[in-house]
Amino acid sequence: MARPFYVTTPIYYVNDRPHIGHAYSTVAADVVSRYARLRGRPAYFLTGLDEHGLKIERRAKEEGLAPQEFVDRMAAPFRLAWEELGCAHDGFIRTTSPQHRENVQALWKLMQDRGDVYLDDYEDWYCVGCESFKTEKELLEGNLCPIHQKPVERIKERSYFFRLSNYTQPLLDHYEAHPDFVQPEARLNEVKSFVKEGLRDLSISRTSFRWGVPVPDDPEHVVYVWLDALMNYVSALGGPAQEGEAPLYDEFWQASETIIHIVGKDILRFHAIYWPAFLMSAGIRLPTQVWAHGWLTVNGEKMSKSLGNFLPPGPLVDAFGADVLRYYFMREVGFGQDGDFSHRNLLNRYNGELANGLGNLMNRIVASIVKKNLGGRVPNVDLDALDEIDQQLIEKAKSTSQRAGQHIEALAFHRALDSIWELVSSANKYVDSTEPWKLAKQDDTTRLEQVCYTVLETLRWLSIMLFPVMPEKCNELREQIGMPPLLPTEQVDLWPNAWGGLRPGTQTQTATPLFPRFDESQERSVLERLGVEEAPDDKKKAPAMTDSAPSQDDFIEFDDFTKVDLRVAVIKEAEKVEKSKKLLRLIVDAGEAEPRQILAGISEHYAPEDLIGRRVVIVANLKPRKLMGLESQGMVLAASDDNGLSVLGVDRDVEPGSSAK
RNA sequence: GGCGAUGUAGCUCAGGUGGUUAGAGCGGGCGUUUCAUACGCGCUAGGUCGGUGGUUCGAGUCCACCCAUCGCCA
Repeated sequence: MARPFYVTTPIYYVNDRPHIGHAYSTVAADVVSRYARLRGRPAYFLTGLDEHGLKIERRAKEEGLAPQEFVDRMAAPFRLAWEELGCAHDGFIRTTSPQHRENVQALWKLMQDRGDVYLDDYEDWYCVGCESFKTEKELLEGNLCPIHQKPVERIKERSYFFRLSNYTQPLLDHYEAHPDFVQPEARLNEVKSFVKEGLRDLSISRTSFRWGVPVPDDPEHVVYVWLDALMNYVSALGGPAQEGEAPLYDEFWQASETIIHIVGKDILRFHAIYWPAFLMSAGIRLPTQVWAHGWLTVNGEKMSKSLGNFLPPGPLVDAFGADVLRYYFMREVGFGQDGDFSHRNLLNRYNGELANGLGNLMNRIVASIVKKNLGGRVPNVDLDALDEIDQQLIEKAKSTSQRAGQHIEALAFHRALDSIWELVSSANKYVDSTEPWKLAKQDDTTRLEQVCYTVLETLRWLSIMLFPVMPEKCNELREQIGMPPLLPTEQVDLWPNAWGGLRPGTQTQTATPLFPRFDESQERSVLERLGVEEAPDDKKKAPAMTDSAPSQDDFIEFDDFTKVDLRVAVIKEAEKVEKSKKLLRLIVDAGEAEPRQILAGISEHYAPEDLIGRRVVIVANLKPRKLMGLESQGMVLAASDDNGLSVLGVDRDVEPGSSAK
């Protein structure tokens, strides 16, 4: 009973550089595949790159490179990113590989043999960014693509079509028979309602560019990028082009028990509708599940090039370590929901859960109690003679193991970690109530050994349950409790279920703490290094830089406006805040008994001495807030555009403290 | 506009088939321990469960309408 397990990430478009959105998908796939391996299942984890398309062809030209040269260059950062993140993929598919191209053509022929491919004329608006046609009513005013906000092009071409319309009912039947085919459930509803509207035949070839897979027997045409891209999941294993000589294809596709495509919600349609339709037509089995996860914002803002908050994973790995970042990804947001990547939350979870929770649990028992009182050896205890409180912790471990496993199988990583941390917490409580340090003083060695053993064994269980998420840290933990690194083996289920796997007598190791705490100054310096300024207030939304004309929905009531106490103030002192790029510390006279201290993020645009004596407009009733350790009692208004930032003032010397309305 | 979802403590969220004082984590407050990474543990949030009206002996949990937010609509 081998139960092969196959998981894929999307193939990322090489036009981008890797960012945390990519990293999030890839880590999730790595975690489930590591889990499957721990359970003794043969597993295959595929990621890769989408390297074809008009956009690539054009970018390469702009860079003065041949397309292949361009994609080769762009591929390297992805490989590096996954290595840095500990994502142990088995396959890395590139759509420019011969094996892939052969399989795309094989798929084409299979669909053609089925009679699902025909030639016809096609004319419509085309967005290069999307690589897809747009209907008239989708477009924004001025014929702009609704996604890219760029002009679309009118393209008329002869094109091959796929009889997608024939698959409306078969797809609906499939969703009905496999209600788990699309996850989360809400997404399945979207897919179903889309299909129920009736499917139109799909244009599956282009003649407008060359950079792609040629259509068999008609090289004027290039295969539609999505047909090309989707086939990666099969071609990477050998696919029908190598039928009979592709053991991976036999095992992980044709005979696989589980095939999960992890995708972003934006590409769900292609995976949940087109892809299964193509496969049905070609007579190839379907994947078992398409899992659409949500999007990550960055510190509350949508990640985009124009906002300059495009977050690559590399610097985060350098700052926190791969396992910590992986943990954060899996812990912070429910898989399937949108979430936020916030440096602040990462630090809070790190200190609160990893350092204080798990790290400290290990440290207090291994580096202190066991080391000082048991000579650093795993004690040998009679497991049948334990106290009730020990049994309770053991029961907790067992229920945790079961629940965490179920949650990971459902890709509910956050719930798995949530229940695992309940066990961490129970173990800390257990140490508190058994008070092993007192047992040591009382020379109650038998009881002391029982308590230590129970905690050490709990740590051993944790080292397995957390392994899929934090493989490196778990092996470090195992080393400290005298266990060898975890080596998943096919047909051997390593998931913890039997108590007592420690090796009595083994020497424990006390290295550095697993997760050393960040104190306040370390937090500041990490954030500084990563270029993160803590927000001056709780409002996450920064004003948009452009196109910020208020729309109908953005009106506020007059009363809302009057809540803001705007006043004129004179700047008396100004100096740079040490260690901050952006902040200036201002002392202003706002017509009050005491001058105010205000921190303003304008250092990159104003020299301190130029500001002294200027009248500015401040928000006087903003809740005071600490920035870089200094309290800011208000906010200076400034306007910004592409050329920088300009502080708002008044055009005569109005009395300080005058209110602005 | 059509279809679907969501709206629960300061924040992030749990709350099958309706039933005693509505929960967790984080943050805040108070206390306590000293084995530990100034860490752990205990206590503490008086929240009109978006609003209104209904069904019911009884609704966060069912129904209707309304409001807000979000997703999908080739």
